[in-house]
Amino acid sequence: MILELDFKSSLPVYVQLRNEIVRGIGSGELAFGEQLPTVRSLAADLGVNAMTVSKAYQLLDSQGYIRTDRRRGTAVCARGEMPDFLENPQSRKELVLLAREAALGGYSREEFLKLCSDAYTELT
Amino acid sequence: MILELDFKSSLPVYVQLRNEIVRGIGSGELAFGEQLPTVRSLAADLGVNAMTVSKAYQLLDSQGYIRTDRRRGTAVCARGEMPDFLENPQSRKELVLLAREAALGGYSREEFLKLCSDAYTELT
Amino acid sequence: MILELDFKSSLPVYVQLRNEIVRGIGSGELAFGEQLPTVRSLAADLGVNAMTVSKAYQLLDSQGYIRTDRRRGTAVCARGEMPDFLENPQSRKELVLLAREAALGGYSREEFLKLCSDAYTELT
Amino acid sequence: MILELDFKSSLPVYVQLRNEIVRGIGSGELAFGEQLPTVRSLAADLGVNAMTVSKAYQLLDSQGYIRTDRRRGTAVCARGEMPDFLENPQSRKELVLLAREAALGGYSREEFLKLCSDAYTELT
DNA sequence: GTGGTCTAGACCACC
DNA sequence: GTGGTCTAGACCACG
Repeated sequence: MILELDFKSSLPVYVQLRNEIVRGIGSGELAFGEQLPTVRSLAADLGVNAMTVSKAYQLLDSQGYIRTDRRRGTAVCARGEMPDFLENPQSRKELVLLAREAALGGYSREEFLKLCSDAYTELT
Repeated sequence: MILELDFKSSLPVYVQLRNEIVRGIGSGELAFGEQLPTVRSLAADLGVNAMTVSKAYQLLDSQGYIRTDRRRGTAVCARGEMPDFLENPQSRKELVLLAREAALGGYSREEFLKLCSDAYTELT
Repeated sequence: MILELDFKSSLPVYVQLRNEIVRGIGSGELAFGEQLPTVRSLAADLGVNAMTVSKAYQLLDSQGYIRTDRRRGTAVCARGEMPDFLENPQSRKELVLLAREAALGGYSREEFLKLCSDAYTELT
Repeated sequence: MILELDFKSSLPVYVQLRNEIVRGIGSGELAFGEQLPTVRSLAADLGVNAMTVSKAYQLLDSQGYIRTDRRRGTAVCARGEMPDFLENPQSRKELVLLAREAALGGYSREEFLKLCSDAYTELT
């Protein structure tokens, strides 16, 4: 799968990498249970520091998206093991903030829900 | 209005402050056109440095949420002058990512849209 | 003549006022030798502090565009008494900087001179 | 390259620094894609605070002249990525004002265009 | 080692 | 009195 990183973004690279991998899992580009490349090989492919990839993996691991095994390396968790979206209040706060910005921008509830529905479907 | 800041968060304080103020405008706690406290008084209230508040104000100004008038100080913009939520692709990407996380967490489209609708109404 | 001021601009109001008056003289809306309104009346018209108008008048006076007489009030100088554009190095530096920005923006010398020529003619 | 700063000027130091760097890029003293010194080293060289240099860099970044890459630090953008000079109406207004001042100073259109041409070539 | 953030305190331009 | 600017110094996130 293709991972897009923007090195001039204010968002840390390891967070972008984490996001890209979650997107990949959600879109099916990364299958449940699929083996992920090693830290070093992915770092070499992306042209980033190995520590950056390592931090992204650790973040995904701590959130329950992937699992690291000493012997078998790193792999995407099974479908039933994915973390609950509302487990961390962070996500909810982000959603509320986005809804606020949309409402202030003149979007009605229906228009906003249309955007949300599109986002749910989107296979980008 | 009550502004909640988390000094242990990795999110910069001035960004949190910006978010809180946008939320306040959206929820009606801050009225359109309402005068905002001066940089120094708000800084004193929150127990942060004046420059931190100043950065938040400048950010909000650059995004079109508030306006600082040489004569009258800083005030919330009028309802019709609020920025368009989708003008920066950042928001859309965040929404897509949240939708992905929800889907992976087992939420159906309907359940996710329910959450979005609640967020729009602000049932936090 | 109509003086346009932008109170949310970063440019100080008294500088904007000075610029507007110079523009007025250049465009003929203010005739050479014409009497200017008093500080107080202009301040009232524009809705600004009298001190702001006073500073603008002082600036114009120091630069040689207008002349203040105790008895006759303030008036535009005669045509032959206007200050030399290159007398202060500030103007030249600004022009060079604008030329640089234009060149970097991809404008050829001819295109830039076209803009300069238009600016010279412009009766806005 | 030599950066000239006037600490007695009313123009903020970080704006002067921004202007000097744009001039440097325009004159070729700073090559397209060239690496810029770090915030701290430049601050030390100039005898100013690091935050002042940081603000200048951020300003240049927001205007599209330079780009700060998480991995490689700060560098001048490529030739084709320079911002369009006329995208902000500010520049045009400045040019019109300069033209007015020149006209009032007795410069004919031809004389003014000669000055503009010299400025384009940088015969400072 | 790099830039980003924050503080405390000071000065100044502007209104 | 207001915001904008600047300083010196500290800490932290990032790579």
